Amino acid sequence: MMAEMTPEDALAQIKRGADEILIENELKQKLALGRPLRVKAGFDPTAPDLHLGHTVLLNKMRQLQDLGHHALFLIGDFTGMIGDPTGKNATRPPLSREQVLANAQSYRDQVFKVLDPDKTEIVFNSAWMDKFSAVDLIKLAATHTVAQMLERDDFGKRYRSSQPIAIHEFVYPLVQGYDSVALKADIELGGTDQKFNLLMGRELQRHYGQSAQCILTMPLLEGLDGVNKMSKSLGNYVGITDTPQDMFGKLMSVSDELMWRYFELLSFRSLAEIAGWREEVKQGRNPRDIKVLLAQEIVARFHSHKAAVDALAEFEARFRQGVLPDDMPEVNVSAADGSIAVANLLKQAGLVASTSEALRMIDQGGVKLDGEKVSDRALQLSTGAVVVAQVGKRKFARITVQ
RNA sequence: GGAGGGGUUCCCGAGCGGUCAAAGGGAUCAGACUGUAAAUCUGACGGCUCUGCCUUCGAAGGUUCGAAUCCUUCCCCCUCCA
Repeated sequence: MMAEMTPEDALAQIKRGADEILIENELKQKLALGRPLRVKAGFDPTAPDLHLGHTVLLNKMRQLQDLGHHALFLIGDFTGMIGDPTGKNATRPPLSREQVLANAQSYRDQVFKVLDPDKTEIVFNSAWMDKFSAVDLIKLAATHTVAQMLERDDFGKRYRSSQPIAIHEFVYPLVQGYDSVALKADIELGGTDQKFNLLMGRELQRHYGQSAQCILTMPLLEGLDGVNKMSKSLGNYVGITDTPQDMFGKLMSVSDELMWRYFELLSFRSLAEIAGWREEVKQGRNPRDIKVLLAQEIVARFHSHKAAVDALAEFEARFRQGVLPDDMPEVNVSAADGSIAVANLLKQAGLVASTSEALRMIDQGGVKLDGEKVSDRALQLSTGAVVVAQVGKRKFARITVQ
């Protein structure tokens, strides 16, 4: 489909969102070769639970596929045994063969929401590393010096501040680099934090008589807070398996400023189109309307077009008109002797974490029963009552008192 | 192996015998407003049978009318020297 595209045009597209391309001229030459380039990206063998941050890289891979190139999705099952030193905590229990395969399947399920399965080859670095002999490994290690390793920021810092660096940690970048040799990669993608390892691939390829891969680093996506990197542990993420409603809502909660960043890195819309909206907003158009487009695009990608339409409709009904959601959890709550206090009701229904919290919410005017704001902390409900309870704007339940 | 510093509520971080459920900031949540679960402002932010009671300041003991604050032992982390 992109057959007519010149290397210059392709390069321009590839540059979108990229943090750095090394070396641009070399990449242009490779693009001019007229054959599908081998695009490598490495992933942990641990159980994947992907969020939008991970998809930034996958999007770039997809884009390269659309430009006619071949994706090598490398699962680092051998390197996984070493433990990625980037994460500081060196030791990690080795995964069993079955686990690795199960995780690989899970990757497939998630990753093909973005990547084109027909142009993706999933490879494991154990395929060649298991055959590596001690001699091979020492030869590989001999290609670099300790001083060169210490150039890596992370190692350098630890060395200077007298933090431990286990010797095997030096092996990690070497093996990752060697993977590029084994795969004859033309391009390797990675996060900006991977630059050193990516460069290692270039050097090793040259060492082994291959032409050096180009490297393309993608920025780490900011999380919903707009400050920290998107990560599961910080809770500022949008998981690609989140429900359409959640996904939509979370994206709508992104600040107007951050929205543009998300457009650049997550949307497949053209830069020109996005720039146009930016201009419109500057002219006074409501940024909310543009944010909706982003949220819908993402929901449609990971769920369906219909889910995206529904999510918007529900969002508007709920937050603009205050309509109750269609599907809310049905909960039964048991009253000890004929009646139960609201606070306990809400706690049992799981709408609040504690009765103290429930009472606080009541004091703050955040609790409604059947649409009526509750102001009496001591309110009792008797057995048989059925109420729709709401705490804040987002928590609902239809509760039956038994 | 030796010397020193430290572990506080979700996180960071004050407090160093009573007025401490513990300053301040962040995160979070609620309310107002709105254009949205943006921004801004206000408030809340251990638990409970809630004008009171109970449990928390690495763990266990002890001193005291009273301890996060003092003592003892233990566990863990860090820095410097070797």
